[in-house]
Amino acid sequence: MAPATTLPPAAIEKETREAKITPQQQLRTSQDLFIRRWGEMGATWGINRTMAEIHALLYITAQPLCTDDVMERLHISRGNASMSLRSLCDWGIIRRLHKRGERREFFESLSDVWEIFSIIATERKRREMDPVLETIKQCQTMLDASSIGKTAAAQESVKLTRQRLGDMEEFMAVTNKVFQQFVGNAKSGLSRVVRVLLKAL
Amino acid sequence: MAPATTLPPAAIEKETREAKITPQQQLRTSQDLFIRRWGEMGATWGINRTMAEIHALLYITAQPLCTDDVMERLHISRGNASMSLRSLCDWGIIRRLHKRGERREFFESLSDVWEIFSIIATERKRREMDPVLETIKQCQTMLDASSIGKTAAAQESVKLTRQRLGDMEEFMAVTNKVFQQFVGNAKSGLSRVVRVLLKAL
DNA sequence: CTATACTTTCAGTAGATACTGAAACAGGAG
DNA sequence: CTCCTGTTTCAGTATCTACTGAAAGTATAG
Repeated sequence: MAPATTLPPAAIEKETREAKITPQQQLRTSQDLFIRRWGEMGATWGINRTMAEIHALLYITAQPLCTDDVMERLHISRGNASMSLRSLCDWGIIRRLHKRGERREFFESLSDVWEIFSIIATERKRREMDPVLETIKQCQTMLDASSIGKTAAAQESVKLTRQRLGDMEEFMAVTNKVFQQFVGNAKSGLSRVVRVLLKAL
Repeated sequence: MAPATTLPPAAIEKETREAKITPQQQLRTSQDLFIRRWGEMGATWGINRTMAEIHALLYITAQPLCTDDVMERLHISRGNASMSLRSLCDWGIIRRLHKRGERREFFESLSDVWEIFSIIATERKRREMDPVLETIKQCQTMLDASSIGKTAAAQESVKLTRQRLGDMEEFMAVTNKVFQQFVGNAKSGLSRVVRVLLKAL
């Protein structure tokens, strides 16, 4: 068990400098550091820590690993590894891989960061932004003069709420549009949007 | 207590159509629907549901409310309301407000959606992206030839990891830059970036 | 000063989420 | 068929997060 997974970054660096460690260990320490931070970030973004760590591991090693490799490296149970790997495959940011003459299944991360980001962002938009936009429209319908009555529609409180709903709708619509462009053509390398931006600004 | 807060959207709509309800109730139902969805979205984005709901309430009513208003409307305890309101003030997306001749404190949401978004995004970037970028640089340092040795640095596994670190760093650096432009001048209305994009695409 | 009106804090608890480990399952080899 | 290797499922449990409610704190009025 690598102490790296429990020590703060500063301590790891210190250890690396002072102790006599093999290059192999140093590579591993570097990878562990990345994995841990990535996991922490995932946790605050609604992706669970372990899943984020598994993905980080597959990404950073850039080599196909089997379930046991993952279990051992991250100190998690078989059940957890199995479920999380499946879930990552469902998202589409890692892939199953059969090796010739091997019965075990291996897993590898997509290599293109832009593609990974694009997949995650698209899925989140679909699951979280779209329903909100739909709800806003529903709210607006409920406050239409035809629904709530002419007199009521003229009330200050109703007008204020309608204004806010409208502002939010506009914001989300524009965001969606930008976003669509941002990820729509993000396969392999910088997207068109980013290129436009970097030139224009 | 409004049943609206526990029924699914479809049921609310149905109820609205069929029952005889006052415009005041209908306004409230519409607001509750928005508040609930907003809370759900917040939950999957690492902001807790209640905080998101409080903000949604202040935003959608577009009127200053006091602690008791919030407690009553969202059915939460005084303690919870107090802590969450403070936290929202700390974020800067709602403001304390003293009314003449009132001892109670009132709260109101910022009205500009772009500004709200900009504040949230900037804070999250600072707390979550920046540390990752720093970690990546630290990881790279550990794999420099000067640190790990010339022979080791030439190893395939080390080269692969360095490549991945580099790709990720580039991605995050570009994202940061775009982001900076996106929120840097987002005060009041569409930012320059969005205007550039909408024109260019 | 005390009384009143309101706010904040925090220990304890409820509820949600993630994880384990063992049992069931799948399928290829003999 | 059975044995073996590897995978998935899921009930039970550990862990973490959010929430309550009551007590302590703060400030203004009288």
